[in-house]
Amino acid sequence: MSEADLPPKLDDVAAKAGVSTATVSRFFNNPNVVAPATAERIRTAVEATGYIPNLMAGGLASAKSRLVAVLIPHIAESIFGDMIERMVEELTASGITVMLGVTGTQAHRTEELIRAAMSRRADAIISTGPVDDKIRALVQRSKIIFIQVWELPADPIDIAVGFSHRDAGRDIARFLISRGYRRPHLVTSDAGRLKARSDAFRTEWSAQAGSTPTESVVDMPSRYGHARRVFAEIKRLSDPPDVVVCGSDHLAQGLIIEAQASGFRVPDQLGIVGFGNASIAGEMRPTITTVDIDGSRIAREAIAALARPRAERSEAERRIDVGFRLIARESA
Amino acid sequence: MSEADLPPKLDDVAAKAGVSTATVSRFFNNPNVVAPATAERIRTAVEATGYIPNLMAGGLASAKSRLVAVLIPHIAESIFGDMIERMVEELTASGITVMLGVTGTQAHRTEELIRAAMSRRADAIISTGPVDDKIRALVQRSKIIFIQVWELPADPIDIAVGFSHRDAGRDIARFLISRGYRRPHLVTSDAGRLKARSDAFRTEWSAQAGSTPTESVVDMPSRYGHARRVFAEIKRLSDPPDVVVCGSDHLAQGLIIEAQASGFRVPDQLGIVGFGNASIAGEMRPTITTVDIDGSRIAREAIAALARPRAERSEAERRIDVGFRLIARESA
DNA sequence: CTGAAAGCGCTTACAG
DNA sequence: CTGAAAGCGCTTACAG
Repeated sequence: MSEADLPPKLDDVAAKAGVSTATVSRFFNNPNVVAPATAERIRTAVEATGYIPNLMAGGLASAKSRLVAVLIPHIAESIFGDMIERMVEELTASGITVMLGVTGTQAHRTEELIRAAMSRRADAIISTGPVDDKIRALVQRSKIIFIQVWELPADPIDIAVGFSHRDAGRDIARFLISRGYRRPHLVTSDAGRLKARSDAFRTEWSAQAGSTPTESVVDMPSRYGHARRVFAEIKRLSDPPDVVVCGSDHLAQGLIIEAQASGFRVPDQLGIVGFGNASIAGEMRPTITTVDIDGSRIAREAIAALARPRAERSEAERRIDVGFRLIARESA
Repeated sequence: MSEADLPPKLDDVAAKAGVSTATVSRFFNNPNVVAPATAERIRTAVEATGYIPNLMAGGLASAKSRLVAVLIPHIAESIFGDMIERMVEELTASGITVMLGVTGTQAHRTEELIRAAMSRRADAIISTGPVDDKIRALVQRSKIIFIQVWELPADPIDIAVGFSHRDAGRDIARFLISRGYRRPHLVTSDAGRLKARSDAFRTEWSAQAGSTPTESVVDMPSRYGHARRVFAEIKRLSDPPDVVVCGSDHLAQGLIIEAQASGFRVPDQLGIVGFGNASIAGEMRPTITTVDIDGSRIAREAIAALARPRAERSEAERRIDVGFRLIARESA
């Protein structure tokens, strides 16, 4: 320690093991080509020196960063919580470092984060946010792999791993009709995926039931905090709904709590549907009827996509549909 | 694009602007030393080439990574959710890249993540997890800044930004006594911060009220999922409690829901106390009495600590107490 | 305020 | 299976 305060480098390990730096480098990056006896000497030298590779240097030399950026709108109360957790675990287990970016709802922050990822020469960006033309151009000019998750646009920038929000909205409508509901209230949004689901729900509902759902508009589907306002709006309706379709399980939970606090019985007097199958959905009283998205599968598919060079990618590999599954529980 | 598929580098910008690479480098890292006219030419060249700096090269040359690792046990339903969100936002706004590590409850994963952060030559590690001697040795051997947040150990490895869990536990006990509660039930843990709070609560309670709280033990304080089991345990008690002290607001919420589902009125028949002042605490029905920890402040203090070189750090700057604040709401 | 040049700590053809 | 050497794309004293 006292002889050299500087952290040990590859040279130090090589010297101690009596080999060249090239061999030590191979020991770390391509171990099966180094002779067992040599490997053993290197291992000992690494141990003795406390060597920790410098991945900035390694990445620069090899033009591979082993870094993946994950971009999400929020951390707390996020509908993506479970998926992100899986993703980070799977990436980390594969020896990949995760760069986390919180985009909020502003597009310019997304762009800044994408630039930051590019500055680090990230191998890929996994993003849950919407993309505009500026982002599309920025990404396509580079060689970074851009993976859009949780949605399935007609023309992904690069790769998309998700499901059809239109189909999900339609299926929720069919399910509620089959359960005998008559007057749905939709908690929807001005744009994005929630809007896509709501639009499809409305279309299907009109076609099947011949009526139009009432609506509340929120900016963020997942925020529990919208529950009070939305419930107040519902109570003011002249023709009150018999079921509320929410954009997330957290909001569904909030509405159940509000409804119960006002003396309503769920689902007897008011049905409530969530989205995402967060862990709370199965634990709430009543348990929440929702749509399950396989976050683990999305994470695994996204990681698998990283391994495929852009050139070798088939059209089917650019749009990976993981589907969804309606889970009928107690709340509707 | 067709002439050179490779991404532009500093040389390309320098050539186009008619200056040396050194000057372009200064333009990015120390802009006030370059002449306005020169800066303008460089700006134009950067624009024209679409240059994005390579931070692996920059970091290697400058021995500064501008990378900070943030280590947390979980993402979903985390008691640290709000603090982490603040932290990531503040770090990103300072131009620092955040490397996210999910440690779970296993010590070996924490160690692996610390090694990964060191491999990237992270400037600092901000961690919420417990540290053992192995981790302490690993960190102290390096020059990385290690910031323990959300706790205030007597001898921090490097820097701690947090509060006294003992004081918090004691104050909760005093508060409940002042409210007239007689039979508290403690949801505690085998180790860590929750145990520290529980121990202090028990000590204070015994001293003031002369009795001993009943207890349930959980592994993760924050999991909503523990609520059913804990509530079942409470119902089996021969001498049922009049208040339950939880390790998190999520668990408190879960218990309120369970209690209400069993027909108990909260707080009339059973008081419930949370911890952390998550956003749900103020939105739940009834609103949750809890302890507020200023996550933004922890984030800011941690970031400020990054700026202070180790040598210049006073003893007071090594243990930064952000305190806590008991918030009396409806649930107890 | 600016440039020439050395150096950061690795990886990887190439040759043996 | 291993080594010598060039190169990855930047930064930073040093000199002017």
